[in-house]
Amino acid sequence: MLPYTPEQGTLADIASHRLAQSIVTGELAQGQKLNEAELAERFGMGRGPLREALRHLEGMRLVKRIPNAGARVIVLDRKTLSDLYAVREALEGMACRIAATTMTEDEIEQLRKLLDSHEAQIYKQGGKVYAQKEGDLDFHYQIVRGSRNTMLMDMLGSEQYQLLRMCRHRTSRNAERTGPALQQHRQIVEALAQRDGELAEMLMRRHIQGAWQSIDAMIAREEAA
Amino acid sequence: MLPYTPEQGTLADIASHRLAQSIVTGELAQGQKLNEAELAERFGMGRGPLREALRHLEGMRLVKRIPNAGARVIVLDRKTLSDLYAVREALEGMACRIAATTMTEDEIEQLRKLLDSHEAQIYKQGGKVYAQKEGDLDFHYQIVRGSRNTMLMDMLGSEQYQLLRMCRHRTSRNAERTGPALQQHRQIVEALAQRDGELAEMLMRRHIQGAWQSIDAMIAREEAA
DNA sequence: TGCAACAGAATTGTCGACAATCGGAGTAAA
DNA sequence: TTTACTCCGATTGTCGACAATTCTGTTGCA
Repeated sequence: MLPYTPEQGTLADIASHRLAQSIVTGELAQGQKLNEAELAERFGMGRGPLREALRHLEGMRLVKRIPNAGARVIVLDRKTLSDLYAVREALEGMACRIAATTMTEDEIEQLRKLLDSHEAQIYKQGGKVYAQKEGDLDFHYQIVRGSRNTMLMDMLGSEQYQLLRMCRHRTSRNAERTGPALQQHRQIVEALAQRDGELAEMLMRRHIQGAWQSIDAMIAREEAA
Repeated sequence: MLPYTPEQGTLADIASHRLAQSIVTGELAQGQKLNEAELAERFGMGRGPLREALRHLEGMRLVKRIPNAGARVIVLDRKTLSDLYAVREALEGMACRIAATTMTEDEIEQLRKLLDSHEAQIYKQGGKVYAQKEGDLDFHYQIVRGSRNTMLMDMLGSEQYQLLRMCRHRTSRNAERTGPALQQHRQIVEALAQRDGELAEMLMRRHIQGAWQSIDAMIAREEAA
């Protein structure tokens, strides 16, 4: 599905992948201290590879390292998420604009089919939306890939994708937005089909703004309680 | 000036900084193989910290690592640069839009002064534009900082900034664009002063598009020869 | 009681040595 | 001459131990 397979490479890569997974799913709590020796033993490796993994995760912004004081899982507070969504709006908007001229007809047709399957899924199992949520990431990533911009693909695929999943995992209960989201996806695909990059960018940016407002409201509700 | 001070932290940080410097200035040629043992000895440290530094640089996209085959300096070909400028256009455009509402009057006034000093420098020493080029980065970074978006600041400040400098170093001879660039900077500042985020974003995006066209044309000329 | 200095423990940073893997020179067979 | 194989040197990957730093709990003093 998405770029990260179980990783068969070096131990550092394996550790990096497993840690990312643990952080995204919340198995490692936000702000939690990451003890090198303990993690190394849990993963059955020395501290060397683990330290390299931590450096990598630092680059992915999943952990924050302070010299001589260790690494901690980042804290996804309101401000950080707000910043993240602004960046996503800019990058995915650009990806959409480019994709409108670089995607093939086939790829656009595949997007339509992807949305069809999402729709079927929503009608079938009203409540269980997690699959759609992961599918939503698929939709977005397909467009990014369509832009043929390697840097965008790296940024949105490998780095921010993890932060996004982390956020999703935390807010996976509120499913109310799946309806409008699907409709917005449809509009975006049509703009792509018409090769209207400017419109496609605008629609994508609004779509992401909407997602942020929905999440922001939810955080506000949580903070009130 | 910009976030990178000579680094007094761990050896890995020092190595990372020195390597980044060497890569950006071209002292280490593009595509060159980076030998761990050799570099470690040159920097007077063990291979451990150096490996961590390489992981970090990999995250910065300054080197490309292949498991069991070492790390090489990235190659800034036309496609990579094109991708980079698209990303910059999106991110700096967004930064500009946000900054229009978040920058203080003082900060905007300081931008004006910065441009005044650039102008003076251009008139004084017609040819030597390098200082202005670094100053140009200052201008852009001041706006990004004005957006108060930490993620944008990190991305544009620490990561892409290096790639940009690398590109600048390669194309530092063509000075023709400093005139129009200054004027565009002025327009952007006025849009910021009027708190017109939409206009500011558009102007910044055009400004970066213009820079890319200029550089692209230059590369084409080089490739012809 | 509050604060500051001070061990001691725990954790991070660093190094050197060993194991695993890759690239290339050389050789032999088709 | 070309192709494939083999072995060897070089390079990367990994580990365990040691040094340096930070954190913590305690003690002593005001």
